[in-house]
Order: sequence, then structure tokens, then C-alpha cells
Amino acid sequence: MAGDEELLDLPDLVRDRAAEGRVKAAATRARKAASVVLAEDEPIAEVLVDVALAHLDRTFDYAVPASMAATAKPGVRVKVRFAGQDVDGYVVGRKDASEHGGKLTPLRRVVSDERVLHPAIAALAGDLAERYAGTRSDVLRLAVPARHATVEQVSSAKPQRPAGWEATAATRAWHGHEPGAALLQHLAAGGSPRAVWHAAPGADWPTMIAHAVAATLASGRGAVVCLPDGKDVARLDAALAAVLGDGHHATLTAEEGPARRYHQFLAVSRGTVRVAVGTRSAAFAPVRDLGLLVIWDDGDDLHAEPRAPYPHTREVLLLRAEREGAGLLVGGFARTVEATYLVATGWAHAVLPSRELTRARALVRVAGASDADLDRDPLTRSTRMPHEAHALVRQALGRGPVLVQTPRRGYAAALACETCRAPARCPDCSGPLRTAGPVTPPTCVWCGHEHPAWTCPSCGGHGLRAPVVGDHRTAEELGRSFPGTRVLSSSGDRVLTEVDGRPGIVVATPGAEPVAATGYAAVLLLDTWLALSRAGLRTEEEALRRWSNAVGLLGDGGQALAVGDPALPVLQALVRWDQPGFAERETALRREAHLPPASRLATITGTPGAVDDALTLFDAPEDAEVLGPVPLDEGRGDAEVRVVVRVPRARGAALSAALGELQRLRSARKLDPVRIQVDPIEI
DNA sequence: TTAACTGGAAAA
DNA sequence: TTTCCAGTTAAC
Repeated sequence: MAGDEELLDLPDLVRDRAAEGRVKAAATRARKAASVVLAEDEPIAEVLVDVALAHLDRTFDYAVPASMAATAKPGVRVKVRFAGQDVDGYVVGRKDASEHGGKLTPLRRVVSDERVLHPAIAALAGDLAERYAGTRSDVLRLAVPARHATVEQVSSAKPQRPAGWEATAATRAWHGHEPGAALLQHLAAGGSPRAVWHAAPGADWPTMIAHAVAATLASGRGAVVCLPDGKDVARLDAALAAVLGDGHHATLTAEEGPARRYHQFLAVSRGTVRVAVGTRSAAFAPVRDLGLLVIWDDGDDLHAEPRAPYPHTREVLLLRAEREGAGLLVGGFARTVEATYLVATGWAHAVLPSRELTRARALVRVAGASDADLDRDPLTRSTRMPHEAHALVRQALGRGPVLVQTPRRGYAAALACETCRAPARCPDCSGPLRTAGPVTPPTCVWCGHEHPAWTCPSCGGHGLRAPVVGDHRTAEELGRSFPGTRVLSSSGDRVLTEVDGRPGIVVATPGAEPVAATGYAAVLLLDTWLALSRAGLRTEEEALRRWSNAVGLLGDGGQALAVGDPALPVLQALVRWDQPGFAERETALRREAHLPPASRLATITGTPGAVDDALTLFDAPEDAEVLGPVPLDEGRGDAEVRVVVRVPRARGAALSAALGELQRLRSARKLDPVRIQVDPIEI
């Protein structure tokens, strides 16, 4: 027994020593904290800590040591001790007294005296966290780019003098868009108009936006412009350089790399430039004295942030316009139901192209594949490319480049049995089969196995056909039809930005269309039935948007032809260039069906247990409908479920508040996380 | 990470 | 009832 005790004593001794050490360290720390000399003026800093827990999304008070009195200003990044850990945070305020009962820990470190979180952006983060039932720290992760110390050392250039505003050139650029000139004059005079702008086909929208920005600068205020992708940013970049001259704007995109991105951000943050242009993140650019916010093509799903709390750029700009009293311009060749709602409620004015301009700029027709044609075979080249389409391409090739839009990329997007038309599936894993060219064997999209000797399981046939033709095969076919013509392809990871004005055919998938130097002589839209075949809430709206963007690239006197059913209202809207009218009818339908934007919708997603717990905590607002839970991605192993909550639009704020409260309760009780999306882009 | 708190068991 | 300890919770 005594021996046992001795054996036990040794580890006990070690443990005691370690404990003694810990106690000593704690005492040292306490003495250090007590001995810190605090700032004389406003010795308390309000800090927003970067912690993912919803119930900790508030400011915490820290003591400001005298050494940091001058640097710990609102907006700077700091390191603080929080629950025993070093965490990042931002100082959002300084004050003389704290409401906190206990004693305050001193700030650990001011990371940099660069004030990167501006008050307006901190407030915007609060608005967005509330609206999207998320946390401010999540929003700030989207809003403030990563620090790059070396970039910070470089002092910024002197602020440029505002560029002069040429009213005549601006009015010319906006010619035919009513009331465009009045909008620009209002901006130049210091006003904050809110407009939803529908562009005419072939409109030089980058130049038009550049003039709106110039008008805003002339009033002594700054501007923010958000575009879907880097290609569009590059176009606006060039237009701004042409209208304003160099050095007046910063370009903020993710693809430029962290150093350059932070450099551009600092130019805006320090007030060196007053115009910020970029993709989603540019919506948060801390431009001072904001006069105008612009979003182009708000229907493009690239404007929907894929990271929590999933804010949409249009909503970010909307909230920012309200809070900072700035003007807002929502523009596009297409029109979303959300933008239409802004006009319908009188929140924004419509700026529309005149009938004369639309007629003069483009002629859009539909080449009908009749029902009989489609019955005969929707897949043959003769129906896919009717005679009328061939004639248009041939005629237009005499004048310049021709754009052919095709919805699918690759060679043959999916394969089917030649005899019985059953979709061809992989014998190993049941994945769909595709082929990359006329001589490559069919390959499974899921497992990658090649099946040169495929046999149809239902009829025993060996032949394969391509019910859906990709852009490469389209290019190949056009090359045969128009020998000696230059045929280019732009899709997927091989996207062309621009083509010259020489005759040639450009086959592109939606969103990958290159810009033609002087506009296209003709635009041909193929397989419109395919773009409409996808099931979804926004299928027609999205198809119309994609076609409109292609037709938007036409040059003066160009012609567009869509191959499809001329009786379809969505194609008729394209022909009449009446996207706003289509969106208005769509909005009415959505209202009847209790779908956004007339209703506010949110989803709660997670494991069945987590969603179940969330629902018991959820205090649904009045008139809320809770639908589900339903399994998500059935067939896959991850077994997530989703609940949809729907309220009338007037209860939108109450829904956001209830979901925010749910997240705070859930995180305080350490329950499994659920993903909450308010106004998801697609359900 | 850790000080403060909670509740339950042992000691008185 | 008091004291002690282990596990839990909030977090400045």
C-alpha cells in the first residue's frame, strides 16, 4: 500500500508544480494588467470582436493603455484577449465610462493605425446582419479586405482634383433614355435620385455609367459601381478612364490578389480616390460623401454572395443608399422582378429607352420551329438552325462579326440511345454520359470511366445521339456551313473578352459572350427551348436576361434572331424589347403565388436534428407559414433537411428579427448550427 | 483559455 | 448547514 502511495505521489508532485506555475503566471498577468497606465482621455474602447457566435455579436469594452491612446481610434484593427484567447477585432468607439460591471481587460495590441472600418460601413454591417439574420463579423469579413502590411507602408498619392463634367457628352451618351439627362443633372446638382434603368440594345452602358459617375463627382461626392464579373469591371475601368481621366477610380476585384486589392482599398479608405468599381465586395467600399451607387445587371446570380450571411449586392446598395442618403442606379438590358418592385412602390423611378432608339438599334425576330418541326425531330440541325438563321448569318457576315449564343458548353452536353432515346447512363455508377468530340468515346461525368462499347439497357441498341448540342459542336457545324469563315468559341474556362470588327462567327455560352469592337452585325440565339426547360422559379426571367445581354451587344443596325416558339410570351417580350413589361407580369404572378418579392422568404438548412432544435426555438412572426422540413439532395449521403418560412412582405423585418433571435438562442445553447438564408436566390 | 458559477456530495 | 470539488458557462 505504501509503495502504491509513493508511486502516486510522483505525478501528484508534477501536477502540483504545474499548477503552482499556472497560478504564478496568472498572478503576473493580473499585476501587469493592474499596473497598465490607462489613457487619460476616453480610456475605454468599444470593440467588435471577430467571433462566429451569434449571441456575442455586440461590442465589448476594453481599457485603453496610455501607449495606445492615440492609435486605438475607431476603425482600427486590434487584438484583444477574449475568453482567454487572442482574437481580432475592430475598435468602433471610444468613451469615458463603461456600463460593464466587472473590471476591463486592456487592449492587447493595435494591429495597425490604419482606420479601415469606417463608421458608415460598420453601421451598414449592422443593418445587413439584422436583415440577413447573420452576424456583423460575418459581414465585415466580406467588407474589409485582408491587411497587407507592406502595402500599408506605401503612402497614398494626393487626392485628385475632381474631373470636370461635360454635360453635352453626358447627355449624348444617355440619348434616347428618358429621363436620362434629367437624372444626370440631378446628380450633378447634388441630388440623390433613385432609378431603375433599362438599357436599349447596343447601348454603351459602361460609358453611360461613367458619365453618371462624372456627374456625381462634379457635385463633390463619390460613387460606387458594382458589376457581375471581372470582364465587366474591365469594360467600366476603360470607360471611366476615358471619361474621367486616370487616377480617379479604384478597381476592387477578388481576382487581382491580396496586395493589389488592399492597395486599391486603401486608396478609397484614405480618400485618395472617390470612385470604387468592382464586383460584389465593391459594394462595401468606404467611399466618403457617397452620392451614387450603381449596380449593373442585378439579375446575374454572381451578385448573390455565396458566403454567410448571403447578402445580395442589390440589397447592400439599397440599404446603403438609404443610410447614406445616396442615389441609386439599377441598370441592365434585362429587368428583375425585384427592381420592378422598387419602381412599383414608387421608391425608384424608371429610366427607359425610347421606342425610336430601340427600333433603330436592333431588330429582333423569332424564327419559328413550329410544333410540327419539333415533333419531327427537335435535334436535327435543320430545325436547330432553320433556313432563316442561315440567311441572317450569311448576310450579316458581309458587315461584321456574328454572335451565336448556345446554352450548353462542351461538345454534346448529354447523350441518349439512338433507338429508344433513353438517356445514356454509366453502367458502373449511373452517371450521365458525355462526349468531348466526334471521335472521343462517351465518358461518364461522375466517375470518369470511358465506355466505347456502350449498350442500351432498355433496347439493346449501341448507337448514341446528342439531344443537346454544346458550343464546340455548334462551332464545328457552323464552320462546315460557312467554309472559309473564322469561327471562334468562348465558353467555360476559355472565355474571350473582345473580338475585332472583322467578319467572323463567335459561338458563346451565356455570360461568356465577348464584346465586339463596333458591335455585332447579328446575334443568333439557339436552343431557346433548352434555356426554358429547366424547372425553377426564375427560369423564364433568367432566360430572358441571358438573351437580352446577347442582344445588348448588337451594333448599329444589327439584327437578332431567336430560334424558338414565337407564341411564347417570354420571346415576344424579347422581340418588343419589353423586359420591364415582362417583369411586371411576372411580379403579378408571383404575388398571386405568394412568392418573392411580394412575400419575404427564408430557408433554414441543416442536419435533421439541428433543424428540429431550431424550429422549437423559432418564434415565428404573425402570418408566417412554415413549410417542411424536406430532405435536400435526396440520394446523396449528407442528409440535410430544409425548412422554408414565408411571410407577407410587410412582415419581412419581423421575420429577420425572429431568425436573428433564433440564431442567438441557438448559439448561446451551443446547439448544432443551421444555415439561414433570407431571400435566397433560388429555392 | 480560464475565472466564476452551479449543483451535488460529504463532513460536521 | 457548511465546505469542497467537478463540471459548466460566459466571455469586457
